[in-house]
Amino acid sequence: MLDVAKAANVSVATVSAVINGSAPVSPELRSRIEEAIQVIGYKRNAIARSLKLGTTRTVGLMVADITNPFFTDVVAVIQDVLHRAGYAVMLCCNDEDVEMQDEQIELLIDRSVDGLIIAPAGDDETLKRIIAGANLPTVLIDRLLDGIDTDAVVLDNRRAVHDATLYMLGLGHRRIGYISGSLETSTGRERLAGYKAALEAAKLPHEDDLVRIGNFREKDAYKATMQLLTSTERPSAIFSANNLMVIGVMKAIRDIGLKCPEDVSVASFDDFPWADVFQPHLTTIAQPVQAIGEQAAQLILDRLSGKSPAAPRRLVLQGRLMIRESCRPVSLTPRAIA
Amino acid sequence: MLDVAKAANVSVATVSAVINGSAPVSPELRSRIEEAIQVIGYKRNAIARSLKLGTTRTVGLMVADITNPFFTDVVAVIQDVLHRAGYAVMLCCNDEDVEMQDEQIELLIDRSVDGLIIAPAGDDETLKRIIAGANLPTVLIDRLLDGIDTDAVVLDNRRAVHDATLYMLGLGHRRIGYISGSLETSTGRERLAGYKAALEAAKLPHEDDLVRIGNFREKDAYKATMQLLTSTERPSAIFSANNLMVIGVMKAIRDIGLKCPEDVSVASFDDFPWADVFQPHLTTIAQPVQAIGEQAAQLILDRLSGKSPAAPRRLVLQGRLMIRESCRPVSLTPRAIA
DNA sequence: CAGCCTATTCTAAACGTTTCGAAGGTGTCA
DNA sequence: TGACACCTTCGAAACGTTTAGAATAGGCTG
Repeated sequence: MLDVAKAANVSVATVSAVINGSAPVSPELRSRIEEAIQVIGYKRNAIARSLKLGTTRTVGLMVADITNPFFTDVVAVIQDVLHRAGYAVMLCCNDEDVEMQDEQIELLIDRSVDGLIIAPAGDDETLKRIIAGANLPTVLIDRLLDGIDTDAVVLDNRRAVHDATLYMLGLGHRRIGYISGSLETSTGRERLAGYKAALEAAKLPHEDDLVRIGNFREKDAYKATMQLLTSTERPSAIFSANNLMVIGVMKAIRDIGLKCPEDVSVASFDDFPWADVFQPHLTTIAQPVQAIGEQAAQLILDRLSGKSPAAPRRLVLQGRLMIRESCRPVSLTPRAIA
Repeated sequence: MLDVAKAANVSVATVSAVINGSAPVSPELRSRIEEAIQVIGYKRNAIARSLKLGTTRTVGLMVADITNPFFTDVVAVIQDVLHRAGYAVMLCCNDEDVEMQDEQIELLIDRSVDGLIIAPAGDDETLKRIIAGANLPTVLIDRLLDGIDTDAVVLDNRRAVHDATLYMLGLGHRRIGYISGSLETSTGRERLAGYKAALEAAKLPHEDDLVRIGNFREKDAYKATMQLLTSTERPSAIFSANNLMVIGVMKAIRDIGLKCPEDVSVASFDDFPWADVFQPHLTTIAQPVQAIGEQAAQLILDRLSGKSPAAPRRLVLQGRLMIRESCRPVSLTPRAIA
């Protein structure tokens, strides 16, 4: 910038004024400066600018698992919206690991991001302290954090699972296995609550051994399903609390020599683009990923531009039950013990 | 930092020395300073540091489509390795859009990233000019750029598709449809070349109307497959040049009332975690995503630490043909015209 | 023509670090 | 005791911007 100023024979203040349009500059100087910028090929240094302005036009985005297509879709739209608004996105993922999560958040804050969008891996005290301490515009997506009162966009998890469970119950299933996500997360807890509520509404006793923790990961879900299927009273249906886990569920069913839906009905949280072309066509709960991403981005943008009301805004979206072919009436499930 | 210096009654230079361990400091002052840091809760400002040092410890990562599980997997490991090395990752994706790609790269460079890892959407002149002009450590992944001579890690695409085609040929297929990716990308071109080479080796005439462009996207692949399947001489097998497109291929097969593999054999580039549990079990070419990510990250890390040789390093990995059940001998394909 | 107002331009401080070279203190040796 | 070296600490400049306020020039008014 100093070079430009010299070349155009003006002060840096004037150069800054034409670049930012922050002050009136005579046409003559303006064109001289613009030419000098062209000739020199000058690019304003964003770091220096950030230092002075105290803003980086960058938002930190942390999700638990970028390998999960649900998060991927959401990240893609957030990234898109934010870019259009001139913001860069700094991405972190932590493999559902709480320790790494703390590090990553620190790293983002250290880089002076202007805001944070987070899908937390777990309800960690350290994390909450860090977030509170950072005092940055923050929006939580997918998962809430007890005691952290910020903007957020989440799904009505309880209701979605409640409805799905009701659907399976309606098919006559009485022993429905439930592969749960980590109960450290609000989604893990809410989804399980939906399942239990539906059982209760149907006046079925809650049986602890029908619920197994799969931690939202394929491997753990595989093991959990194995246990479920080799137990004395095998369930006639299984619900998986997310997309990654349902792969593990299906693998376990296959490895144990059973078939879905003939022997076991299966339904899952999160939809797949290929769900109605590969068999069995999975019955799922589809999340409005586009809307989640857009609204999260908008929430942080509003907050950053000071347009938001002081009170945190909490958006709750509804899932959609996609009934396909992986669940059958229990009467058509010959080997079922239900 | 000034506050810390005052509190400990020393100069900022000394504070900086203990924080960075860049100069010897007496035990007494050191402990006094460390205490002051604790008390004040001081965090060094990375922006100011970057300004002085001319380095941000951030690398820009741009992939064509973060919704594509292949890229997702690679991004996840790159992110992981880089984080361990103390680098942050700034992520961009451009939906295979060349214009947006230019913008995004500019945005990354504008943020003063220390290096760039790119899977370019297309062989765009502007992009190449920008990259060359930025004069940053750069590593290309998955796709090369004509005339840009940097570190890179890619797959031996030609050979992988060549082998897969040979496999289908071995099953007796003579009319193999090919849904190609964008020929603006090196992968698009190389994969197609592998297909053609295999046909040639089998002394089969090359027929232009067996090759359709699907641009690596599901929708385009769907249309392309529709054309292929409604043509007068329907192919008995179809190869899809990536994972997203094979969904489109399968949807078209379904919508036209055919079955895979009974009526049409299908194989595809890129593997899926669910490929051997949902039907038909797809025959695919698996890429070593872990290795690609690790090596790309290592390449940029070496370059950033000046450990690399001056000459660019080009790593070529091999794909693996995962033979499953979506391809059958042509003799078992009753309705085939082949 | 002095005085004043406006429009434009400039000077200089500030953002929070790092680091070079200087300064001060202590110890050793002739 | 003076010269010298070494070790620790410090002052101040520099990185590249933005911006408040001062300065300058020109035009207008009384």
